[in-house]
Amino acid sequence: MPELPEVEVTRRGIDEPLRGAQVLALRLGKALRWPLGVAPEALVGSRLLPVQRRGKYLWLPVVPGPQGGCGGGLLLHLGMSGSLALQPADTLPGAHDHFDLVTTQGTLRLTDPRRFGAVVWSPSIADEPASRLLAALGPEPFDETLTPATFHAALQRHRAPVKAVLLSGRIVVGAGNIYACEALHEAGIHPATPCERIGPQRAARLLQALRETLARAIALGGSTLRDFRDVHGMSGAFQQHARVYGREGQACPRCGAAVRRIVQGQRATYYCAACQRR
DNA sequence: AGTTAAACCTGGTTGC
DNA sequence: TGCAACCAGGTTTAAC
Repeated sequence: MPELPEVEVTRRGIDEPLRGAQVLALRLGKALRWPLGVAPEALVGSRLLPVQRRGKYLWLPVVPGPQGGCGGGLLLHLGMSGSLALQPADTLPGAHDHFDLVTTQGTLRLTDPRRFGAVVWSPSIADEPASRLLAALGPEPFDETLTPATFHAALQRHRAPVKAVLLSGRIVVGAGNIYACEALHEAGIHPATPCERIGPQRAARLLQALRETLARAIALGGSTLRDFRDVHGMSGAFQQHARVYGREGQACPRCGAAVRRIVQGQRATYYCAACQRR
């Protein structure tokens, strides 16, 4: 599921309600991608600080509270099928609920059928294991120090297909399969174009297209193909506005040609062969 | 070093 | 109806 917009929608949904809450308990269900890395009891009494996002990760920092607990944070990833919800009451976990953070202001619950998601304790975002997981991430798409010029320079260092490099997050984080396809369509760039062959003009266009696509998706509450829900259980609406993703055979909204589906790096790519140029 | 395939896991959909 | 094959918002790991 969750690409940057879905993760950001989630962050915005949990930040306010949980701010200043004290941890009452941690509950673990079936194993996620990695072990938690801390004894759940160690966090009891800790207070939550504002929730941050880095790429598709959420960082929930905590500090020791009056009744104890420790300082550090939880690094969360929603994987392919994860979503977070705030449980008002103490409801029982379902079959796909694998992590509960019980607090004085409600229970934060991770639901993740496929269990590609992760919840990992780290003493800080700059220490292991968080630092290792975040080490290879490129800049945030809305970071002002990411300019058309630096973006173009980064593209020049790769010859792999631009779609694959966008997905890798090494040049800019946040785009997954949906938004990589959509941004490339918006920019008029063929997904198989080698990065090194993208000139400064088109690089600038791609960066702008990516930013606009992600911003629009956030405003629409993200995309829900199947699993994604915001913290109130609501679906996203972006998928209804997608121009190429999941629309094989349909008319390209810009030029009317049929949208094509190919496979790149084991992932489906949707694009318009008429108005996206190599 | 950069690029690509395999692996992780579950469930819904498609096709025979 | 049943069952196998295929598909899905991601990322790490190992292998060219």
